[in-house]
Amino acid sequence: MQLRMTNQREIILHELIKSQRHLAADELYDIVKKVMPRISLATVYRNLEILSGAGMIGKLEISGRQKRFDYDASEHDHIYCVVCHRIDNLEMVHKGLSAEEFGAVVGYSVTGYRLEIVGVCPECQEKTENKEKCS
Amino acid sequence: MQLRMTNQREIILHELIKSQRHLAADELYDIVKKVMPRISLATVYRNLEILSGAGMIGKLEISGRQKRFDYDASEHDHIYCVVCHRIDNLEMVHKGLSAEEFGAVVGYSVTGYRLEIVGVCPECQEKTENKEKCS
DNA sequence: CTCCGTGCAAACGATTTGCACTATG
DNA sequence: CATAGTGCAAATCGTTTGCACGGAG
Repeated sequence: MQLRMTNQREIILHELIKSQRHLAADELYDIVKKVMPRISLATVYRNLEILSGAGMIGKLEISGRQKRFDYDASEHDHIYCVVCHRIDNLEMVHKGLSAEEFGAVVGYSVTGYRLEIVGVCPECQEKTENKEKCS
Repeated sequence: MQLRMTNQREIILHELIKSQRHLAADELYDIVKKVMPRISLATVYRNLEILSGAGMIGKLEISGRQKRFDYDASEHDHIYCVVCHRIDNLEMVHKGLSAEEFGAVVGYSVTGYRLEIVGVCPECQEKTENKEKCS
C-alpha cells in the first residue's frame, strides 16, 4: 500500500497549491486538464482523497453539497461566504475553546472539531450594495 | 404562500421529534412509512426543507454526504461520532468565541457560525474496547 | 373553489466503482 | 515485474423537479 508519485498526482497537488483557493474536485479538474488534457475526473477524485488521507492537503466537508480541498494542510478554521460560496482560511479561533471538556460532558472522546464561520465576503457585500443602488 | 398543516407534514414533524435523534431524510422516511405507507420520499424532503425554513426544526449540513434534521430547533452546537455517525446536541460552546471579530479581520460580515465537535461516542468506545479484547 | 401539497417517476449533480490497460518503484 | 494508479463508462447515492391529481382552508 505504498504511495507512488505519479505525474497526475504531482500536477493535481501542484495546481491546488498554486491556486491558493479551496477548490472542488471538478474545478481542479478543469485546471489540471489544461496541463494534462487526457486526465480523468475520477483520477482527480481519487488523488484528492489519497492526498488528504496522507495529510498533504486538507479536506473540507462543510456547508452543503460539494467537498472542497485545501492547499493548506495545517490546522485552521474556515470562513464561508453564503453568497458566492468561496472559502477563506482563518487563524484558529478556538483559543480557550476546550472541545475536550464539552465532549467529556456527553461521554465522547474528542478527536477534533470543525468550526465554520458563515457570512458574506467583501466582494459580495460590495455587489449587494451596488444592486441596491440600482434598484 | 401560507403554510398548510397537512397530515403528512404533521406526521413528519411528530416522528422527528419523537425520535429524539438527528435523522437523515431517508431514515425518517422509513419511520414515517410505517404510519403512512403511501407517503413518498419527495414529500419527506420537501417538508423537512419547509419545516426547517419555518424554524420548526433544525437543518444540519455538516460532516459528509447527507443532511440531517434536528428535532430541536433552538441554537446549539453538535458533536459527531466518526464511527457510527450519530450526532448529539451540545450546549453552545462558544461563550467568549467572537465570530464577528474574526470575520471582521478578513472583511466578512458574519451572519453565524457552525461548530461541530468530532469524536467517538460512548457506545462506539465500548465496542472498540470489546473488539480489542477479542482479537 | 383556490392553490398548496402530494405521489410518482424521471432528472440531476457529486462521487464512486469495475474493468482492462499503463507505468512506477 | 508486481501492483498501485489510470481512463473510461456505467453505477450509485442523495436530492430535486415536472406533472397531473388531491385535499386544506
